[in-house]
Amino acid sequence: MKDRLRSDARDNRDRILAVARLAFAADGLDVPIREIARRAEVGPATVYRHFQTKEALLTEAFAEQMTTCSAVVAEGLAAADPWRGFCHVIERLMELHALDRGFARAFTSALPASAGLAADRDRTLRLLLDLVARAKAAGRLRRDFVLEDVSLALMANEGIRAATPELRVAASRRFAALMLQSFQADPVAAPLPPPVRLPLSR
Amino acid sequence: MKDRLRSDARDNRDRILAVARLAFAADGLDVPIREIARRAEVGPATVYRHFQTKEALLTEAFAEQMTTCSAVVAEGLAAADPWRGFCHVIERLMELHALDRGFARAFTSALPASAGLAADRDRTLRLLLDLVARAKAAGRLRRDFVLEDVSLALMANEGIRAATPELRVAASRRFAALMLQSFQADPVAAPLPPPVRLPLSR
DNA sequence: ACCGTAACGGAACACCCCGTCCGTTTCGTT
DNA sequence: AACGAAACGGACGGGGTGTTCCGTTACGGT
Repeated sequence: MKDRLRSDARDNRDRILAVARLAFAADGLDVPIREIARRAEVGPATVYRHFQTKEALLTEAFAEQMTTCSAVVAEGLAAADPWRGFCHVIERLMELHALDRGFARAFTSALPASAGLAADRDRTLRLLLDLVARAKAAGRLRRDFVLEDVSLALMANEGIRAATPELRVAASRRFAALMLQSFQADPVAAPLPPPVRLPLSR
Repeated sequence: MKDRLRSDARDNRDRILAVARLAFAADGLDVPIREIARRAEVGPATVYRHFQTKEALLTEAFAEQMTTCSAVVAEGLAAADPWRGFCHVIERLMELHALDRGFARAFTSALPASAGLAADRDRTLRLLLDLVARAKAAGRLRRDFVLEDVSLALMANEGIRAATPELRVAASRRFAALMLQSFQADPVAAPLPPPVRLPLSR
């Protein structure tokens, strides 16, 4: 069985995915399929031919980000100092989520989202368990910390809205620093990234 | 000019407001006007007769919650210990917002929301400035804390979703405790409310 | 160059939303 | 009891979304 698509079909598929990634990142999950089709210069039916449902499109569009997430966790695990590794993971994950609203939403939602994404996410989070245990053992991470606190922090991070992506990332950066402060076992006050003027928009 | 409504009109108006409060609290701001009309056993036109726009309905529906917010801040200001007062404000505000998704959204949004609500919110937050200053002076609140951090925390709190309101409140409680940890000037690790199993729904 | 078929895209379906018009009902005053 | 005005609500037009149908286009192997 040759699973090669016709050249134009593959082109379209790639273009749709690229456009979808951009659109979902910038505008969130509820960008209409129609709009994506428009930007990809394709009819709506073509999108549905390549992705039977909107959810399938989401899953594929976010696959890349999903692997980035596990890469981030891998980096954290590889760090010599487990606490620094943990901080790295939190900071990078939050930045990633701040840069891609759609992915952030997909990552923290389980209900209608794809089973595939949820499974990947759970696998990634479970990898974190090791790092968490080591950071606790090193006496840097509070003992009553649980993995769900990561989900909590990521969901909370998702609540941060701002006029521009740049502002959102800046606010998210400060927020991550705050969360890390609160996760410390024997807290030491550390300087924070600069505050962000929040026009509270969108 | 007598501004008394006909008895049935006043009844309907009250019923619509009551239903709207419940609906917005449970399901967020984008409950269709029609749905509210349905639950109030009223035609859509009747809702529009009493509230020219959806935003007007929102403003009136949330007036109560808005005053509760200032009351909470007033309580905080009245506390003997400014840090404890500050904690009280944060905890109560977050609980309130967790109990009423719609209000939480309205409170942290400025753009399309009513000018009235935004003004009330800003007034309330500005009241907090005094408490913040005193808590800093008492050496309990970190010096680099800014008022925007309250908005940041409230927005983040809004990101917390859960299967049931009870779970949401529980998660929010833990989140508030975490944020307060990070706001301390000379942090002392304090026990946290219990973690919440997050099925990550809705 | 030819032609079968894979792939396309506009139109259409079913559903939901908003806000308004207008014929009908109900209040409350005489 | 009776009647004018206030208030009601079903139905309508305009718009948007996810998804599918089907007549048309264009690839690519011969």
